[in-house]
Amino acid sequence: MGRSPCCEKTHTNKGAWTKEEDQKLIAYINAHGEGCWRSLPKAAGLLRCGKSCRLRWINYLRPDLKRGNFTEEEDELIIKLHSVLGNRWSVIASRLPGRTDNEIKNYWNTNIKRKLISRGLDPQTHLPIKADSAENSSAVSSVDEAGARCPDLNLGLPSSGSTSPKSSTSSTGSFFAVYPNFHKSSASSSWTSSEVLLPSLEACGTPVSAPAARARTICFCYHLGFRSSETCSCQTSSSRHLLSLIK
DNA sequence: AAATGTTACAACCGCCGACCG
DNA sequence: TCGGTCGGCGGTTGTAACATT
Repeated sequence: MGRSPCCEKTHTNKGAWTKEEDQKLIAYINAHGEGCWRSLPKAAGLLRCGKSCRLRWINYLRPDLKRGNFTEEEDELIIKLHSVLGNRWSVIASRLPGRTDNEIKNYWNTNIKRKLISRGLDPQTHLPIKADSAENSSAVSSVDEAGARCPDLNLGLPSSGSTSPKSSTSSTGSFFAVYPNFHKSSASSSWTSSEVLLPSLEACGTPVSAPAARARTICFCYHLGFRSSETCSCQTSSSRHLLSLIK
């Protein structure tokens, strides 16, 4: 008994959307708003599955989408965000108004990857590309070691040994491969972009009592500009959160 | 001009977490 | 607490458009 399909596979169209289908979808959403995607196709008179409608609307038909080429500023922002967040395209997209996760993902795979490689950087780790693989394995072990030494830093992210088939490169791995010595200076109260890119983890070398650590845990998303109403769902210094940091 | 290779991107697939009864 | 449903996510695929031979 497998999972039930998201929609009835028979009697649904697949492939490219026609103008007529687009118009039906736009008209329906303009009239009724984004409601239940599962029931929307039938209500809108579309022979599509709900997921397909949602994707079409979010990635292509939404009125607030910015079409056209990415600017140099957007490029650099994507690179910076990716170096911190890994392949969390939806989070990255939330920082680029008018851009969708799918668009950014495609742009990354077709353009930015190549750009980084031409700069001599590994697109996954953002580290200089080295010929010998020993460098990579040491980067990975430092990630694991950092995670082991600072369990609070793994918060909610799949570990490098995650069983999830989804994340062949874990976000945690990407993050710590870039920032093996991550910490936040207690002297300053906010993050600058250079701090975001140049942290160090030495603080984790010294044991901190759990209550004290929690008391001094800050929300990394918050400092990146995410808020609870957006991508940051932490209410307090919850250990479930994406990347809380020891100050 | 035709064949072949490459690129760009829309769309699909399967999985996961949140939510609800 | 549990199981089902749904929305959302990231990885992957399909294919049209363009470039090269």
